[in-house]
Amino acid sequence: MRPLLHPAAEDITVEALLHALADPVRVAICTGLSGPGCSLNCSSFRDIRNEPIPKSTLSQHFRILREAGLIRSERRGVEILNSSRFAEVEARFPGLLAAIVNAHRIQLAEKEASSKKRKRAD
Amino acid sequence: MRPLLHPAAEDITVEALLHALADPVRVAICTGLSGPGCSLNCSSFRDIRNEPIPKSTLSQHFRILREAGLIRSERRGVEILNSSRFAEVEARFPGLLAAIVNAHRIQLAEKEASSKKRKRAD
DNA sequence: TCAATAGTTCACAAGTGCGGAACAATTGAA
DNA sequence: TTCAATTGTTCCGCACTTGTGAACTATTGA
Repeated sequence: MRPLLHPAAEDITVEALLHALADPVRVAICTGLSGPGCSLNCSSFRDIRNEPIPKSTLSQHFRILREAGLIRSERRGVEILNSSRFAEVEARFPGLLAAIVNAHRIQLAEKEASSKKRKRAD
Repeated sequence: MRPLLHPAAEDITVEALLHALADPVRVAICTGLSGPGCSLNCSSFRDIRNEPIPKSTLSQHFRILREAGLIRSERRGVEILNSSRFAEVEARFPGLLAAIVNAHRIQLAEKEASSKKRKRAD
């Protein structure tokens, strides 16, 4: 089993960040890790969607976030604790994460509003 | 030949935007179209990289930008004029485009600075 | 009608992503 | 020590995407 790879802060690229954050599951993981000092294991996010996410898929999502430089993953006994590297990313690319997370938040709010409206119409 | 598809402003998704902007060529196209009232045909961007981009590839890039809602493409005689829809995107997702374009700008500046440093070392 | 020009579409090879099955690492209990 | 339980990773097959040359379409002007 190869060791967990983390890019240095200066090797983080915009392409990798955007690719990582173009997926709603991964954005949800990031917002879940955005609390101060927040550290969660992978399987905490198994039910972040309506359907449970297979653990191999979840593992890939975490790898992509990790190698993009968005999270740091450390073994703690039998599990792996994940924490955000948002401060480092913010230092390099100011405003980027906030804008993306905010955009996803807006989209989610609109989706919920429209589904509520649909319900009223029924 | 199917007509050029443009999503309505309210159907623009963050996923499609980030996916579109995760590619350096497409970001370069967007910055090239960012001038006020700017309207350019596709082949203007053939040499935006060091190597010329094949026109079929360029066509795909424009399709992805178009269907993400980032640009509007209209036939004008034999060519297709592309203009930005940044204002619409900005209205829906404030600060998103600016942050992304700015991040790419920062990364480019760093890359140029480090190549200059490498040159000095030779 | 024909040639020139600008893009699109098609087809194929190479790459990427999802998800089930098997594997690996760690812990705690017998 | 050994074994089972738990947590993730890796492997692999399949579907989907991407880049590119070749063929095609649309438009204009001669």
